[in-house]
Amino acid sequence: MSPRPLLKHAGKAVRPARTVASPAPAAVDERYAEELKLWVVLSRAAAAVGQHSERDIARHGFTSAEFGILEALYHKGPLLLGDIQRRILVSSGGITFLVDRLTDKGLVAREACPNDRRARYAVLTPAGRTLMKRIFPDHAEVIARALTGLTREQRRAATRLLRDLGRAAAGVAAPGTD
Amino acid sequence: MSPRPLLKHAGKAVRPARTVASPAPAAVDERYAEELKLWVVLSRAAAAVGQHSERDIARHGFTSAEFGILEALYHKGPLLLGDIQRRILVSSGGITFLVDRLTDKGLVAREACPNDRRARYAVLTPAGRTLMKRIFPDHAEVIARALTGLTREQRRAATRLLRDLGRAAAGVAAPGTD
DNA sequence: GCCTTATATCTCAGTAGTAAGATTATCCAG
DNA sequence: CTGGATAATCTTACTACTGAGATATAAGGC
Repeated sequence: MSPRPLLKHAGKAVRPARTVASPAPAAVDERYAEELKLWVVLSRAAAAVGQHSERDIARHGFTSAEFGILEALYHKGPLLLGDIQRRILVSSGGITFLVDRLTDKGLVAREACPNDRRARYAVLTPAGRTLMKRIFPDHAEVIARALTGLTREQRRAATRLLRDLGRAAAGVAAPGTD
Repeated sequence: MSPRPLLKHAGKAVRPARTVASPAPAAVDERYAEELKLWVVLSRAAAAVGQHSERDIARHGFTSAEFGILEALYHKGPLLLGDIQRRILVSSGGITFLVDRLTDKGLVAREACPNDRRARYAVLTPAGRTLMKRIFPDHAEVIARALTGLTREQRRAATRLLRDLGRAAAGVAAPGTD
C-alpha cells in the first residue's frame, strides 16, 4: 500500500436515476434477513478496522500476515510453525514462505525443536524484538483510534458478544486452512 | 477451496512444555489491551464466519469476491462497476477482472450507462438470476447456522454495535481501495 | 522391532487479486 | 467552446498467497 489521499469518495456522486432496463431486483430472502444483516455488518466492521491496521502495517513494509507472525512471537515468545499457522490462518505453504521472508529481513529465525525433530520453532531475533518494541505501541494506538465509534462500555459488550460468536462459529465445523 | 476434512485439529496436540531458549515474552502493552482484544475477537469472528461462507461459495466454484458481485446484483439490480467496487472492496482492476470472469461464465453482462458514457452497468443475465435464486437460500442458511452461537437478542445487539463500529471506522479516515 | 497411519514442514506450480498508469469521457470555470 | 481537473474503466506487470504433493519424523498396534 502506498501513500494516497485519505478520503476518496468524500461525497456521493449525484447521479441521475437509473434508466437502464432493470429486471426487478429479487425479493430479499426474508427468512434469514436478520442473520444476513449481522454477517454484513460484521464483515464490514472487520474490513473497515482492518484497513486501518493494514495501512499502518504497510508503512513499515509488512503484509498483515507478516505482522501477525511478528506480533504472535512478540507476545507469546517462540512458537512452532504449525501453531503460528493456525493462529494467523494461513496455509502450510504460506507459513514457510512468510517465515522465510521474515528471516531474510533478519527479524525471525528458526530453531530446532528438541522434542520433535519434524517441528521447528520460530523466534524473534534481537532485531525483530527491537523493531516490534518500537512500532507496536503506535500500531496499537491506530487500532484503538479505529474503535472509538463505540464507548468503553459498548466495546466491552461487543468484545463479549464477538468472543462467543467467534468461538461458536469456529466450533460448528472449523474448515481449517490446508 | 476444495473438499477437505471438516475437522483438522480436533484436539490440541499434547506437547511437552517448551524447552527451547526463550527470551521472555514481551510485556503486553497494557494501555490498549482492551481495544486490542476487541480487534482480535472481531477479526477472529469475521474469519470464522467467513470460512463457513467461503466453503459454501466454493462448492459452486466461486470466490467470495465473485459471489459478492452476484449477490449485490441479485439484491440491488443493475449496478455501476464503481459502485460494486466500493461495495465489495476490491481494486478497480479487480472489478474489471471479476466481471470479465463472471461474463465468461455467462452469469453477468455489461450494459452501457446512458447518462455517463464512461461508466458501465453490470447486470445479471437470466442464467445468473436463475442460479442465484437456486443457491442463495442455502447460502443464507449456512450463514445463519454459523451465527447460532448468539441468541436472537444477542444477535440484534451485536448488529447494532457492529453497524456503529463499522460506520465510525470507515469514517475516521477511509483508506479506499485503489 | 515392523508396519501403518498421522503429523510437521517444505516445494513448487498456479491463481486471485493489487498497484500504477493509460484511456476515454464528463464537468465546470472562464 | 476550450482547457484543466476529475472520474470510470481498462491494461499490464507483478505479488502474496493457496493447494497438492513430497519428505522426514513420530506414534501406536501387532
